[in-house]
Amino acid sequence: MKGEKKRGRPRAFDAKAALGKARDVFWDRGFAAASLDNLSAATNLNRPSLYGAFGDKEDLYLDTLERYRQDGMDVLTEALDPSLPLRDNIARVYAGALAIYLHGETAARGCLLIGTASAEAVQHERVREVLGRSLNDFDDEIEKRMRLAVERGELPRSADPEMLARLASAVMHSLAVRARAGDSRETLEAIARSGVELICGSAP
Amino acid sequence: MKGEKKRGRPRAFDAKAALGKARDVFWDRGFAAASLDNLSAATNLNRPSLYGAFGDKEDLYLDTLERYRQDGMDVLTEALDPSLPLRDNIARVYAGALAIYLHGETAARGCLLIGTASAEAVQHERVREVLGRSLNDFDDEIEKRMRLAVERGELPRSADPEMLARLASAVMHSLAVRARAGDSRETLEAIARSGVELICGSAP
DNA sequence: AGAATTTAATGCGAAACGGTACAAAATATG
DNA sequence: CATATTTTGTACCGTTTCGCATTAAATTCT
Repeated sequence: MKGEKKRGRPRAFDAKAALGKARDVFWDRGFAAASLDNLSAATNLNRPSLYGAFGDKEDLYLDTLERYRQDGMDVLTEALDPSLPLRDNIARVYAGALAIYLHGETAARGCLLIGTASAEAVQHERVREVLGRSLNDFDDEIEKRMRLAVERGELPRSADPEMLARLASAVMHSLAVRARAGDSRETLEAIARSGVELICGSAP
Repeated sequence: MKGEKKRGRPRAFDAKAALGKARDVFWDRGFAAASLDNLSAATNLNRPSLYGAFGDKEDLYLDTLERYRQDGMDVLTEALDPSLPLRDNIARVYAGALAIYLHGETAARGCLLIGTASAEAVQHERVREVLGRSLNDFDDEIEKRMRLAVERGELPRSADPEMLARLASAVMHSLAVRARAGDSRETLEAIARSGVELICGSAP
């Protein structure tokens, strides 16, 4: 599949690594304020190479969002390992989120989607679509775990898995915003703990 | 105080109304993607007039954020009218928020602060400061009402007013993000209802 | 009435922007 | 070795950007 040698001059860069660098630029500056010069400098790619490999700025941004979404889903499903108690699952979700959100040079970057895609979502329909789909996929994944919790008796039969999942997500959304607003790690961890308590209050 | 006639040529525009129009531009496009031409067209002010009245684009944006924050606090304190039950208070907070968030021409605009200031917060320290202060002020106002609820017996003595307030805010943050992501009013109202239930679960 | 002061309108200018044309370089194929 | 194909690097194009310089207009003060 991959062994077929391509005809022309081979690429002198790793597309995956370049996308990672581009993602960091978008993460810090947002889509609109990220210039092609910024992206070119961060990736060590000339603008034409960037364009040739990933299309225009919007294409590159959407690719970046999609990758980020997928990576986030991977972290989420790992955190929700059903062999662990529900409480631990939700705590791990928040811990995983904070590990991502609290990683900035000047200030914490929060969530790429919530922090930067939200700004573009009103005018750019494609961005709004990715953002909406990402939030829904997260909700759905947590909801599956909540349903399992009800089946297992970790949560009472009266619990509403869909709504509990959305509220569990809500705490994460808030962590994303607050991280970007400059809240301390301690504050965020306290909110995460309280969130676990509130959502899983009736769980053992 | 205001009757003193100023010396030169009088202004031909209402600064308050102009700020409102500028706010709408920022709300739809975010700070970086809002050009002075956009702002000039929306306010019916020439760029030099805009500049003379409000300073540069960042000054205008920060003014806009500050006004929005103040307006939001007014809505909040009104919603938290202590003569009403806690449940009604929180429900009114969310209803007030949704009335603001779900008012867009192309798509819902969500919260100006969460939707647009978050994007700039990493690089612009002043924006981050306003955003952080706004979130904190909201938390504090709700916390006051929570403390009162504990004193009155609406909440059990074991309740933690600070954390309950932050979680009540968290639901609102999530509503802001989801509105901008395109979620329907029905979905958002359902989340708000569940949020009230979860936060005020032990209240009468 | 005339000077002083403030705002309005036109338009400029330097810089940054996104995107691309074009030629040189590097590889596979015949 | 020659040709086809793809990537790289430089340089550039037209547009948009923000901010301001300058002049005309409107009002108050003397």
